[in-house]
Amino acid sequence: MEKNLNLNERTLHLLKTLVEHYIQDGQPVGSRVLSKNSNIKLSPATIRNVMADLEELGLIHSPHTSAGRVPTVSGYRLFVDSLLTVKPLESNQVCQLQNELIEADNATDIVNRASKLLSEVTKMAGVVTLPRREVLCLRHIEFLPLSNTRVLVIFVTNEQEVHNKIIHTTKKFTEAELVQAANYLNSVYSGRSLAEVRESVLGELQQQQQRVNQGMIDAVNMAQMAFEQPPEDDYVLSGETNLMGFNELSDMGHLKQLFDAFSQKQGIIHLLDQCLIADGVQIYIGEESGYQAFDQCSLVTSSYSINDETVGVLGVIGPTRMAYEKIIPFVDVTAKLLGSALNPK
Amino acid sequence: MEKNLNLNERTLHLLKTLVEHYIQDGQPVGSRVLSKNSNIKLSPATIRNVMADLEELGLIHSPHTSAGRVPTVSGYRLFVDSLLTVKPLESNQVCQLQNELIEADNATDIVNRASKLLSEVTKMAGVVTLPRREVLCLRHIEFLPLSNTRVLVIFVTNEQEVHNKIIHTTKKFTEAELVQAANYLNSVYSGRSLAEVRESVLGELQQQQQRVNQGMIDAVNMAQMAFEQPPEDDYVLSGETNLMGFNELSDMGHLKQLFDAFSQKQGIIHLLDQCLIADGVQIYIGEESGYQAFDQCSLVTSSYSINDETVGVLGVIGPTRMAYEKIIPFVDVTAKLLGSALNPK
DNA sequence: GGCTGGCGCTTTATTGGGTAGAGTGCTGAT
DNA sequence: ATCAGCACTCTACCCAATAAAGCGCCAGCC
Repeated sequence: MEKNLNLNERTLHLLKTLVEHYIQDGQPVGSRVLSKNSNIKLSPATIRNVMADLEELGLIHSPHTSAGRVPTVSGYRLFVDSLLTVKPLESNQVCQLQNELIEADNATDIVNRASKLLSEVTKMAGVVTLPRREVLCLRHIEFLPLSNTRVLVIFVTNEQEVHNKIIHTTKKFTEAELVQAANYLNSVYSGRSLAEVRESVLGELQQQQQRVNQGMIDAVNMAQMAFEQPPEDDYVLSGETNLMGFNELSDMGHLKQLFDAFSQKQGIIHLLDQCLIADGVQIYIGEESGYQAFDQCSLVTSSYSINDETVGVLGVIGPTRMAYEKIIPFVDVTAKLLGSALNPK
Repeated sequence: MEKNLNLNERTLHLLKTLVEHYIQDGQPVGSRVLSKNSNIKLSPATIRNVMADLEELGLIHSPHTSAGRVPTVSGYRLFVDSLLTVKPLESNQVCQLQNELIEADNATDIVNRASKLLSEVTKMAGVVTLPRREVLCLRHIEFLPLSNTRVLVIFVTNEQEVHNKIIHTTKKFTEAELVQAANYLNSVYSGRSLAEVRESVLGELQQQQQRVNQGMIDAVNMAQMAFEQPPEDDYVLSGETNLMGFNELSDMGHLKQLFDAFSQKQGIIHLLDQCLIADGVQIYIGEESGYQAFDQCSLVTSSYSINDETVGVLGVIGPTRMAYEKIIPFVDVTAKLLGSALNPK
């Protein structure tokens, strides 16, 4: 942003066309090509001077003496921040996307489709984190006895998300006792948040002179065990294999690192979490992500929201040399469409 | 098997050491090396004659005139079928595996661990299909109303496997009606197979002069919708990225095909399904699998059983040049351990 | 008849030199 | 400031030469 002011119009224009050219055909861009293609009438020699300046500023870089120039990370950054001319999607394309998403009825199905869309449209990798509500509301809970002291807990949150977990109780419960416990919880806690159950201390109730029997205490205890750890974060990745087609990612070592990161998950989750806070489209270019595995990649992300509550992040992963001007609006729109598709009818 | 008889002891011994050598260091094996390393005292010249015979039979093959020999698929096949000296696992290793599997309590968790074990021990890719019972017994069913005519069905099969599905009903049910429907189903069908519910025709009951009211009909209809399609097959894959380390799989095109196959899933499922019928360890070497993506790979699999009912397949995927003598017993043991770990206590 | 040593042949991998092409940096003129 | 021109540098490609590996074949030996 500050550097921007130090550079005159012409220099920026040249940087822009250079980056555009490089993105198009992946070859280092020389002064001759630039002289012919930038609208400005300048001889290659003059352009070489300008390029030398740009190199000094660390915006472009020469692989070797007799090669053209290639944008550096800072070059790309300046490009996407201030020079980019975004190409908005056509409206019929938007409709197409929307239809694709709306056809699914199940939340995970919608997310899967979104991820697949991201990868198929961009020919790169698509990623979507599962929507995660701040407050999970209990809709319904159920206990089923297994062998000995093991109990299968099934609970539904936010209208239609089904979770299940096996807990180990201290004593053996009969089926009837478990039904009663579930009834109690459903009557008292249905519609309230899991956090409330987790934090509810039965002692309080007693202080309030309410009748509390052992059954209720057991019920709440079991629920607390079931709700103990919030469902872990996860994401859906599609089209990873598309990344194997790019020759900037053809180094097997790097590629292995990248795919390892994909299956480890936590690293990616952490990276995506950073995008949760920010509004709108976020971009990580190359090393900017801070993860070595992504050194050769860029990540274009956007958070998505259900009813103005930001619940997840989605994005596209590809080589640094990608068509930002198309990817950015596409990610933006997809995030919005996903949000509304997930909105319970 | 038949060819086996045409070849004398010595020739087979040479083939065996050749394959062993090639598996060890991946270089074409020449007559000199073989002369020094096979226990038989023979000059390189003689060995060259034998090798020529083996080549004529299509068991080995020379990449070019002045290179050593490499086993062909048939060569590998003969090797694993009749020549292999299997190295059984040490008992403490078995215990270690067992402990690792037993620590999990949840079925999917066990399967995940098994897959991870397969990949970590072998440094290749591990795969396990989810256990699939022939007969799914209904343990418990529950309906929750969603908006309009949408109903969330939750049902538990085989003691502790939770499924859920959203169905669309023809009319709108109240919560009470749904509870009643569930009660009816739980009382009548609990412990019986899903197939029985699917096939049950209420008309029959009527013929038997039993009292059938609309509620029961609705209940059975809804259950039928929920059980309509059996849960789709799936598998858990681990350590795919290990495959990127082998230089026989270093061709990006091939690798992409392979990973594409991994994410398409159906191809792999189909291949693994073939192993379900067979007992014991099954091996597909290179093209034998019939899937182009696996041309450069071998697949060592075994089905696994719960209480003598074969419910799934597990295996290891790696380059054709793999240490079969270790992998085969390992897959065998893991399959047995997985079966017993999944056996409900 | 089976085994072996030896010889010539073929093929690959590696090396070094030579050349063409691309693109730069610099300089001096306008 | 801009530009034309020139010398320089670096890569990519091709070619030839060499060394090494390993085979096939043959003639002789037990």
